[in-house]
This record gives sequence, structure tokens and C-alpha cells, in this order.
Amino acid sequence: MASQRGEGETTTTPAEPADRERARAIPEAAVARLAVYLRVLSGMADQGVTAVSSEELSQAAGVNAAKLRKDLSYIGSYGTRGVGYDVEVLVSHIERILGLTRNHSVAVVGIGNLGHALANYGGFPGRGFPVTALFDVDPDLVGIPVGGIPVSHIDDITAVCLEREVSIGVIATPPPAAQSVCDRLVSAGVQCILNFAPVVLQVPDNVEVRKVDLAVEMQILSFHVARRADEALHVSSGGVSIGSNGLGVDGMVIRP
Amino acid sequence: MASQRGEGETTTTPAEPADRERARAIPEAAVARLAVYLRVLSGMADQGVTAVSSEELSQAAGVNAAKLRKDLSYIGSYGTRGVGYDVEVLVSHIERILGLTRNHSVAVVGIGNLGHALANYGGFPGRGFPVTALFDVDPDLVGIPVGGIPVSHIDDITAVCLEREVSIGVIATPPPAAQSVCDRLVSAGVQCILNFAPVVLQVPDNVEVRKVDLAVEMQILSFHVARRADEALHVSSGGVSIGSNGLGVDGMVIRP
DNA sequence: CCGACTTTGTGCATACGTTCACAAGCGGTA
DNA sequence: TACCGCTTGTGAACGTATGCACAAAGTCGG
Repeated sequence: MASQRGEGETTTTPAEPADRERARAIPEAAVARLAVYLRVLSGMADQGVTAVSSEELSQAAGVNAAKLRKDLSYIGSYGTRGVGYDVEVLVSHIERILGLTRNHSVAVVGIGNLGHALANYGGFPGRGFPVTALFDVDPDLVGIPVGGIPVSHIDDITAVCLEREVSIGVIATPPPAAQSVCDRLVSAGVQCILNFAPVVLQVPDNVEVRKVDLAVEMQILSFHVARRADEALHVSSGGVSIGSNGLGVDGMVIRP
Repeated sequence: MASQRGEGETTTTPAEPADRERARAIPEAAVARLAVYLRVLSGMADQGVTAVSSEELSQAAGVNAAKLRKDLSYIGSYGTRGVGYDVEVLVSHIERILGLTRNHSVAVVGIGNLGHALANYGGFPGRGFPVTALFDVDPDLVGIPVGGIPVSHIDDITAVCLEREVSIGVIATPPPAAQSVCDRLVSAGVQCILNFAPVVLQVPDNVEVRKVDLAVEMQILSFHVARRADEALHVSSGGVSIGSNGLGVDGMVIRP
């Protein structure tokens, strides 16, 4: 579905790409990192730091310095050679690119344990994401305020979302309800969804879905545990293996 | 750091790579998807489905069929040409590769809103991840059971983690505490960490960290909202643009 | 004003991940 | 048994992301 992704831009781009055009060209992975840089930079700004080099910033963000510079180059050239970057300047440019200059109204659907936790974050971490609507099926919950916002019934989702101009929907329902809730959000005009339910959502391709999947994360970690155990077996049993290579950390205890 | 990743295996692999060796070669991205396939397959098994083709499974998992087959090929050849895959067989092989044949004891640190929600999941989604320890600094919380597990004081983290053989630590503390908690988990022998705090953790490279970062997710969505708004401007203002290309979905409403 | 030093921005090579396309292999049928 | 249609498994092409290494461009001291 939807054949447009990169329509020959890479090879033939004669005209000057406007500031807007850029956004499309930023790799998804880089966008995620920009958000991290932004947080680190904000922290620095709060502590009165005004300038930073790519080396410092990259260490604080846990990435390679070259990668950081390349990421920043996607949004423009705002550094000073021989000096580094002005913290304030970077912050404002990243905010602009990430669309954080305007507020994004958030709706949370499913006011269970997780929904409560999300609603109580009160606005969202980092701000700029005010929670303006809560929904649940349970009639007993409807009307009760959570984190300052009264819960609405899920049947009112379309009206409420339109009225409050919700731009991001958060799904925190049990798995069976997720797809149906998603459909309703979409028909209410919500184009961005953050999904906590362990379900693969089917959406039209003008809708952006990000998922946060606890089970998957745990299983990835489990995989690494297993891989390590196997490697350890390998080392102790036979293979020549890596041996001593001047690493600092290898006092890795394996329980029998 | 740690220069070992792929040590020339791709080009010269004379010997038969043992079942164990395989694990190392599975791309991280594929591992994440395997976890998704596993869930979809489990659901099918529960509904009595015994066989499935790559086409069906890929649709249910929301990925390309070729990608799915390649992902499955990383773990071995367990399909039947002309027929498809046996659901039970696939489930058990994926479980084996992901290390789900044994339990992974989980500790949750930080019993705030999120910590409560996590503890109350009771075991973890998908099971195989029993929560066996909870920690907090607040003395008022210590001793009180949450989701059936009494909260321990964070100062006891080393002893308790060792005793209960915790293999995965979940950090759900406020940002300032995260790094310190992480350090303590690591020195208690925990090698896998799931971090919910909006902080870049510094760990030795024998420790695997996965992060779940609400703020970053929201900002990525925000970026896409902004990108779309820009594209819409572009289309309506001047550019020749993509125009009519036989797509079904373009009744995309933009609010002014 | 110049030269030494520092740090950015980026072209290029490499590694990684995705997609295509098709041979290989299996079940069913005559 | 021989054929036919279907689906897997994978080699090879493609595209994207990462990391290196260096020219460009700035500051600072003399």
C-alpha cells in the first residue's frame, strides 16, 4: 500500500530544498535521537551551560560523535567550527523541527492501571503534550476526574476529540478493545497513535502508529540473556573464542 | 567499544554453524519481530489454528511476507514448502530462540504510579517473567505488598536481587535516581535493564539496556504531525506535487 | 596579519536491513 | 510414477544507516 516514500529525490534534486523539505529527509532513527539530544540539552541549559561540543553532547546522549554531528546536520548548520554549539540555539532549532512550538493535545483511552499512571503524569514528560481527554467504557469511571481531567465515556470519543482538537491518541486498553478503539480514534480524525496494547493495529496509511510493547521488550532482553548463556557455554566448553583483548569489563559472573 | 560483532562469518563459514551460533547472527530488528510473530501465533493456537502460511502470518503481524520468511529462516527451516508452517512448531522454536523456556525473574524499582501499574500486571504480559522483587526509597512503602509482592527498601537491592536470582531490572524511578539505581542493579549482577526513566543510562558493555521513553515517542509523533502540516501547505500553496495516483485513501482532513 | 589549534560538516566506504524474484521442494492428482 | 500448482527458503540487488577521516572554517595568541 501507498507507494510514495522516496520519489527519486535522492538522485535528482535541482532546486534548493526549502526548510520544510528537509523534514521529510530526516531518517526516522535520527528523529528519535534528536529528541534525546533535546532532553540532554535542556538539562544543560537548566544548569547554566551555554555552549557544548559534539564530543560532550554525544557522550551525554550515549552516541557516537560523528553520528551526532550528522544528525544535527539534517536540521541545518548551527554550530561554530572550532567552538561547538550554542545550547539555546540548538534547543530552539530541534524544538522547531520536532514540531514542539505548538501544543499537541493528547487523549488517553483506557483508564486502568496504566491509564491512571499516564493521566497522572499531568501533561506529559517534557511538556507540550497536555492531556485533554480521558476515555473508558466503564460507566462507574465516567465523570470521575483523574489527574484533573474527568473521564468521558468512550462512545463520546468522536465528539470530544474533535471539540478538544486531540492530535495524539494513547491506547491503554486491554488487547481485545485496542483495534476498535483505534478505529474510533481514526474516524475522529486522530492521525497519531501511541499504542500500549500488545496488538498489531491495522490503520490506514495516513495514520502514524508508535507502539510501546512491554512483552516484546522483555522478550528481547530474554533473548540476550539466552545468547549470553550460550556464548558462555561455548567459551568454557571448547572454541578458541575471543580471549584476552584488553577489555576492561569481563568479570562477568555466570551462575551455574 | 567492544569490537567484536561480525567476525568475518558472512564470507567464510566452512563449518556447520551450530544451533547456538545462530542466535548471534539474528539481527536485533528481527528479534523484535519474532516476539510479535510469537504473540500472533499464540493467539492463533488458542483459536485452534494449526497451520499458517507466511502470507497470512505476515498480514496478521503487519509486515512484509518476504521479511517474515527471512526472519523465520534465521532460526531454522521449520516450514513445509507448498503448505506453510505448523503453528505449534513455530511457537516452540521461537520460544526456544527467545530464551522463553526458562523463567526470567524481574525486579521493579520505583513504586510510583508506573511502578504500581507494572507490579499489578502480575507476572508480565505473556508470562515467563514473574515479578519477584519491588524496591523503593520511601520507608512508608517498604513492607507493603503491591500486586502480591512486598516492597523492599532499595538499600537491600543487592542482597535481594542475588537471593531471588533477578535477571531483569525495571527502572521506574524519577529521572534523578535512575543512574544510581542502575549502578546498584548492575553491581547486584543484573545484566538486563528495562528503563522507563527519561535518562540516558551509562552502563558497562556487558549489560543490555532497553529504554521505553514516553517523551521521545510523543516527540516523534509530534514530528510527524509537523511534517504533515508542512506537506499540506506545500500541496495547497504551489508545488506540482504528487497529484492523482490512484490511491484509495486521501480524504485527509486538515484543520485550518 | 599570520599561523597554530580546535571543532564542525560531509564525502566516502562499510555494514546493516529490506525487498525482490526465483529455484527447490512438497502435496495432491491422474 | 509423472506432472502441476503452491509455498518456502534464500541469493542477490537495493536502499538506508553508521562510522571514518579530512577539508573547511572558525578562534586565539603573538
